[in-house]
Amino acid sequence: MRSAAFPGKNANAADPEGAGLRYQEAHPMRWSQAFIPTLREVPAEAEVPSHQLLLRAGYVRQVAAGLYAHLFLARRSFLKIAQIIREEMNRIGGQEFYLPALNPAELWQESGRWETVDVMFRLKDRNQHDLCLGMTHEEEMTNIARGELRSYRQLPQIWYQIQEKFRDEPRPKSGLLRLRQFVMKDSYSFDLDDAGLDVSYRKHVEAYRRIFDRCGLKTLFVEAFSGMMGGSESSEYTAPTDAGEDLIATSECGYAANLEKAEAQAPPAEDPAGEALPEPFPTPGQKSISDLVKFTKESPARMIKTLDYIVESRPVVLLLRGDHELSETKLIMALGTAVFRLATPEEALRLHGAHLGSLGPVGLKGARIVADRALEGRRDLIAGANRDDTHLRHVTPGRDFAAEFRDLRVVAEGDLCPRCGKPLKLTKSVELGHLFKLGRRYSDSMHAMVLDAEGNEVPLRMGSYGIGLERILSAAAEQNHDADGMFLPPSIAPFDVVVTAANMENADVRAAAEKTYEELLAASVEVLFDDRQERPGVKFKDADLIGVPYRITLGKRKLAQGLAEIFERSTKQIQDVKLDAVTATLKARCLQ
RNA sequence: CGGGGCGUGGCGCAGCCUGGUAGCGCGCUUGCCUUGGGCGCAAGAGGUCCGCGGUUCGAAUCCGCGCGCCCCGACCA
Repeated sequence: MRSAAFPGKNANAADPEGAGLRYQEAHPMRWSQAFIPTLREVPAEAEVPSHQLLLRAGYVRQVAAGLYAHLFLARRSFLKIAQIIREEMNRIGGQEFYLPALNPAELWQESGRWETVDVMFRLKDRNQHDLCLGMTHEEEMTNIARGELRSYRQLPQIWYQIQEKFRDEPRPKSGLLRLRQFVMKDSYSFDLDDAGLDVSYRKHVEAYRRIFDRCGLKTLFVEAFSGMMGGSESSEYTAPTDAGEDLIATSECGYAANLEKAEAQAPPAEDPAGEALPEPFPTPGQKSISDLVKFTKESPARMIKTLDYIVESRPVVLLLRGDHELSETKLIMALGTAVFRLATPEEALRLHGAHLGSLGPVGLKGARIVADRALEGRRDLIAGANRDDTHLRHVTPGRDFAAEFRDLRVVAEGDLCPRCGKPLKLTKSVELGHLFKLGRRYSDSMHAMVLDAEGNEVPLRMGSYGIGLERILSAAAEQNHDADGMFLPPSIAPFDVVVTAANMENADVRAAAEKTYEELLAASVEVLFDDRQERPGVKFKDADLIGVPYRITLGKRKLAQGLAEIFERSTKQIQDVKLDAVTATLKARCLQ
């Protein structure tokens, strides 16, 4: 694959799983001339390790919130990441495109997303024409498909691009983890039917597995929420790291789901026996669940939390167990709409006849009541009485009020796995790639049809699949660093090796370093030669920082014995090698 | 959008409360010295103190209005 894309000296390297891009010709690079602006101190704005390291190692510089310049080292890594992705997309039959980032509003108006998506950058041209900067390209790809795809004979198709995406994020953050402009590999599959879509989807699942493995990342494959993309099924690859914003629920049996999607049973709560009827009791000033817990000495699992929402301008009352939290993502699924908001205190007062803190479902009129499943079958609970400073005890759902039971709550650590019943663990994680079965979502709204074998006009079945390149680099830095810096996986590191001359003033050391450098270059090893007039300590610190997997050190003492040192950054193991065996040894390791 | 923090040389910070010549460490330049883990000595260069307006004889410092960046929350293909 490498040889096809980059014919050259490496063409016959026996490396079908290759490390991605290799430069066709030797790329001489002396550190004294390279722009690698390393920083000794951590810039104050950087919080998460990957952000600190990418700044300190001279990979990137910030331009504005969520906008970063990729400097020399970052660019090299991104080219390698892109090439790995390219090879794996091509392997599953993908065809690389390149669409404009700037797009007309019309297509988005047609799909209906012009109104519903709020993180899109919009602008007008000199003729007051509405345009947007692409945050994804379903509309544009569908537009090409509907114009050109006519027959089932042309299917399936997988089209992809590696291209800039723009999002007017409410809060860019964490360095390269949440950006306003970023590079995405986005692909789109077009099939005749759902079975075909399944195949395209599974191909992507497999391609993504290979991509992230080759990039040296530890990932989880999880069930996900499809959100505003629409569609029926979605999953994602995420990289566990503390810098991640997503929480992933995992269990021993292999179940793994994004918290937005995760389902679970709450550990059972014990309710008293008996058929006591609701009975008001005074709770002066007790407004929150935690107030009530202290006041009644009952467990929060025995309370009903009442939340008022306005859903498409109608009131809906949501009920949750006292110790549970509402998932607005699940609420979207339960209600079938994302048009809702929390009711104002005034609206709640009007509906319940009581102020916030004493709201409850019993005797309530004029609102739909949706309760979380964890309340189903419970009895003798505590709820607001719809009278100020008063609650009810002995409230039993079903008997004392009617409700629809839906999954509404955020799963918590220790909840029971829906598959195996064992407790779930929660892990922070970075979303790297997302896969969506879109089905007819765009082909219906944009009328993308083909003829099937019987001559019937049928809508294309689509999938869309994204990978964030910056997140791959960031996650790699998050997962592979120590106090001294990064040790990036060799496949995505900007260089294979740094050659460090401990002392450039020493003629023998200098000559040996120059010779080693030339040899490695000739052998197509990607080598950065640290020829700077610096003290050895400075060079070692810098080499440790920038994430290059190996360092070859030439120093006068070992050189006198004809030896060089190979230092492996990730393990800090040092191996002494005869000077004339350096290239062969390294080549066996780096280009394996 | 709500809450909090911060803006002073390339980086990290002090100075602000109590107004009066803008400072420290690192980095940078030059020379000497040193050469296996950010060495030492000496001499230098480098700042619209985020911006605008106000108060004042005088503003980095006090007041007002903006802007930017970071963090928490909300939100998020």
